[in-house]
Parts: sequence; C-alpha cells; structure tokens
Amino acid sequence: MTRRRSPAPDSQHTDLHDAVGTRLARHDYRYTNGRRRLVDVIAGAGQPITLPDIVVAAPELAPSSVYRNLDVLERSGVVDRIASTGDYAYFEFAEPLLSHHHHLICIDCGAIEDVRLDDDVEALVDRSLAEAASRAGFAPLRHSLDLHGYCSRCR
Amino acid sequence: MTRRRSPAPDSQHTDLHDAVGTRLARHDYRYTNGRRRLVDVIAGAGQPITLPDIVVAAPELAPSSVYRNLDVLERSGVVDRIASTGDYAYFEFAEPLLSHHHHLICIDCGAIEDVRLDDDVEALVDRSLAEAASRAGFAPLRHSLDLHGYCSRCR
DNA sequence: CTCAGTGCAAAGGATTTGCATGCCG
DNA sequence: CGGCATGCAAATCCTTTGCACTGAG
Repeated sequence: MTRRRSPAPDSQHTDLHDAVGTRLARHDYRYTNGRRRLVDVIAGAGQPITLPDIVVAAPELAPSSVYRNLDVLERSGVVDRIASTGDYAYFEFAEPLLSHHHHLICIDCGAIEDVRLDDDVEALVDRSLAEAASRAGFAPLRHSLDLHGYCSRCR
Repeated sequence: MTRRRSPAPDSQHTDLHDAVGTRLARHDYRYTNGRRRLVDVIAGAGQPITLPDIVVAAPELAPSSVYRNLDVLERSGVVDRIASTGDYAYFEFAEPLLSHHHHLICIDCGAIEDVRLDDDVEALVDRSLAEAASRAGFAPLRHSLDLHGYCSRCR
C-alpha cells in the first residue's frame, strides 16, 4: 500500500483546510489567508493554545484579527473556546475536526493537555448526563470532562 | 427522638459557619462579619453565583471586598471559582462543604446549574481518569464534568 | 493597641470595537 | 467593483490593587 499523492507543497493540512473551508462557507464567511494561517498555527500546536502563543507562532497576525477570527471559527463550529482560570482563554479544534477527548488542567501553571478515554466510559457518562439533563429541562449538546491537578512540570 | 437545640436565632447556617470558621482559622484568616455575610449569600443561592448576584443579594458588601474575600475563601478551600465563557466567574462551595457534583452550563446565557450523578458512574470515571493521568505524568486532584447545552430558559 | 480587613477610587489587562484601508470573490 | 476582512488605536469592563480608615482579637 502506497502513500496518497502529496498535498500542495505550501500546505501540510489540505484535508483540514477543506473541512474548515466548508464550514466557513456554510456560514457565509470567507476563508482568507489570515484565517488559513490561524488554522495552521492551531493545527501545529496539537494542543489547546492561547492568544499569546498564536501570535508568537505567527507574528504577522494582528491580535485583534486573531480574536475576531477565532470568534468566526467558533461560530462556524471549527474551534472551541475553553474558559480557563488563568489569564488567557484556550482554543482548539471542535469536534469532529478533533476526535472526542478531555483535558488535563494544571492548577498551578494553567496548562491544558488532551487525553482520551475508553468508549464504554464515554457512553456511560453520556447516558448518565443525558438523564440528569432531562430532569433539569436542559438540552445537552456536548460534555467536557476535565481533570484538575499538577502537570509533570509543576508537580 | 427530638430535634437538637435550636441554633442562634440570627443564623440559619450554624454548622456551615463552624466549618468555614475552622478552615479560615487554619489559614490564619479572621471570620469577619463581611465574610460571614458572603458565606450566607452563597449558601442562600444554592447554586453557583456571580459577583453581581452576590452584590444584589447583599448591597452592603463592597465589590472589591467581595472579590478579596472570595479569594481568601478559595485559598482556604471554602469556595471554588468556576471559569465561565460568560462575563463573570461563578463561585460555589468547595467539596466537601458541598457534595460532589457537576455542572450544566448554558452556552447561550452562561448560567451554571448543579447536577449529581450515580456513584458507580463517578467511580468508573475516576478510575478511567486516574489511568489516563498516570500515563501523562499528571498528578490528579479532582475532576470536573460539565454538560454544555441550552438551559430551560434559552432553549 | 495592632494588624488584618474594608471601602473607595484608580489601575490593570484580556478582549472587543470603530474606522479607514485592503483584498476576496 | 462591492462588501467582507484587516490593522491600528481606543474603548470596555471584569477584576485587582493602593491607600487611608475601621474593627477584630
């Protein structure tokens, strides 16, 4: 079995860009160079990322535009904003661009890392939550399961 | 079997105040009137509460002092701060002053409500997370399991 | 008495917004 | 071309902080 044909030389995330482009178009947003660059930075991080990290990775992006574009991407279902107790919000790709997972959150330095759980655990949690939600007249969309503690650097 | 002797007439949260007082003392903080009042307001809410809500419930409390005291209470393990995507942070009693539970978070208005899950679900989640954490060299302390969706007023 | 706690006003700082200009479609 | 997107600067506003005063122990 051979590798598929190589993607265009200037992009390593062709499939991702396609998916993002589709979602943006669905919401009548343009997929501009700045947005493409932003998506590349988030993809390159491979972990939830903050605004300062984004700007360090791509200094040519204006912070205000990054915030605006993160908002556009969030509205289009491309990224999720993760509220943090720290100074900055974290951003990462939304499902299903990123497979379902959870977070290890360091209560010391605020760093956020991804983890995945077994499917049967996920299923049980979903069932359990759906039940509790319906009792409260709440319409569930997704769950977030975060583990708080000390990361390997802060422990 | 008869009721225990009634608590002092000016407080309905005698046991709670005792527990809070102990924790504050343990950290060399005083249990002042303002802090007592704040604890009463949080207890009265029975749900995670924001600063504006606190000040509406007790206008005699100065916002800056409330923030300072929430910080003191957090350091003493009395309250938890819940980061929200909305404008304000939410506060509620920490475990074990409040039994283990989770949150329904409205992605529209940001409101946060408490829910409890079955013990066996909790146990499974804990085991699963502990396993994933150890793989990442992460020292777990507690987990938070939040359900995101639309509350009964925003759906 | 003494020092932690309080209230007011001002500062801090992440995020948002107004507006003139540039670029996508 | 026409309107969305961008960049800069300024505004917003939750939260924190400085400072003089008050009250708990």
